[in-house]
Amino acid sequence: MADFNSTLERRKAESTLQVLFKVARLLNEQAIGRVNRERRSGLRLRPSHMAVFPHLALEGSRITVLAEKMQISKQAVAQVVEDLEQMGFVRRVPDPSDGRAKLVQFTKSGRNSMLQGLDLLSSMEQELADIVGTKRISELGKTLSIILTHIDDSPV
Amino acid sequence: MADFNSTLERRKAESTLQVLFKVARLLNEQAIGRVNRERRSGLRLRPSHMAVFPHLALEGSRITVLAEKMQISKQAVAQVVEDLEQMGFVRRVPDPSDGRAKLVQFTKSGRNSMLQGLDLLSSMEQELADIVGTKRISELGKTLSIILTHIDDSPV
DNA sequence: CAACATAGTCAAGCAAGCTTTACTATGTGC
DNA sequence: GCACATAGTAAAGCTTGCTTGACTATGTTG
Repeated sequence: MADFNSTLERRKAESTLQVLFKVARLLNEQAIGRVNRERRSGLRLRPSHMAVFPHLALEGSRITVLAEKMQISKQAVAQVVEDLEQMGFVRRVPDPSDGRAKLVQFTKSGRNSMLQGLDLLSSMEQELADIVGTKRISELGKTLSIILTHIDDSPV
Repeated sequence: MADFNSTLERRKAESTLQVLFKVARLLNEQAIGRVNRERRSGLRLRPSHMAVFPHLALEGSRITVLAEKMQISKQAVAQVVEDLEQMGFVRRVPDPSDGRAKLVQFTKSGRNSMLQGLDLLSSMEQELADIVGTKRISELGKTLSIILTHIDDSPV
């Protein structure tokens, strides 16, 4: 029994992946917490809202296109876009090239908030660099980027 | 506008944290997917189930204690423990030191599954090492561990 | 122009992972 | 022994983040 326990504890401590999961979760919670502390309007900005941003093209994107990119139904996208519109991040304008379609695009303040969000990530990153050193953070980023390019399509 | 876009794209690519979040999410999904492919019984093993394991003491733990450690209500813990019992991972035995209490403890097969799960993480880690090199993985682990010790209590 | 396809919306429903309220049974302090 | 605290259970309800089905309006094609 003690054997089992020591094996278990040792191996858990060893697992890079477990640490990776935990660190990512903690940092993610902190980032979301900070963002919502700064905005005190009606709706909170949730992970599902943030998931839209990376897919929003500059000129605006159709709901349908966002849905394809995000691999979820267009109805699900419509719901979060509705929230984002209420929060003032985006607006929906008619697509000139198709009377059925609308383009979801950043508002000016949405762009600014987006940049502020990136600023937040930058400053969190800087704080981490203060802890572990710039070199380690830059190596961390490199390693993760390499991993990402390999697992993005193919199974690990 | 092009200014905004290039700034945005450049900075997103730069953000170590964004890459960290994405890599962790993808790897986590793959791990859960693999685990559930291996077990074809009634209940699927979900993240909420896995969250219990790190807190399960060898001799067994009370629901109340698990709830404190996991920072959720004891009723929530009772629900996932109920599932884990049905899946055969744990059993509930009376606590000899308190007639009200029960101890949640691993079954033999639960311990084995746990070790298999750790094996899975090990092999995923090995596959990553094959991609980016053993050195990079070990440095990744070190960096993340340092970060973890600093953010576990204090805000980043 | 008829038939079909597509963009978006509306509404209902569902699984996951919780919380809250209420209760029973056992233990503890005065 | 009585009042109170604590371990666990039961049931309902909530939020998040989806899906599914049904519908309208517009576009496309033979």
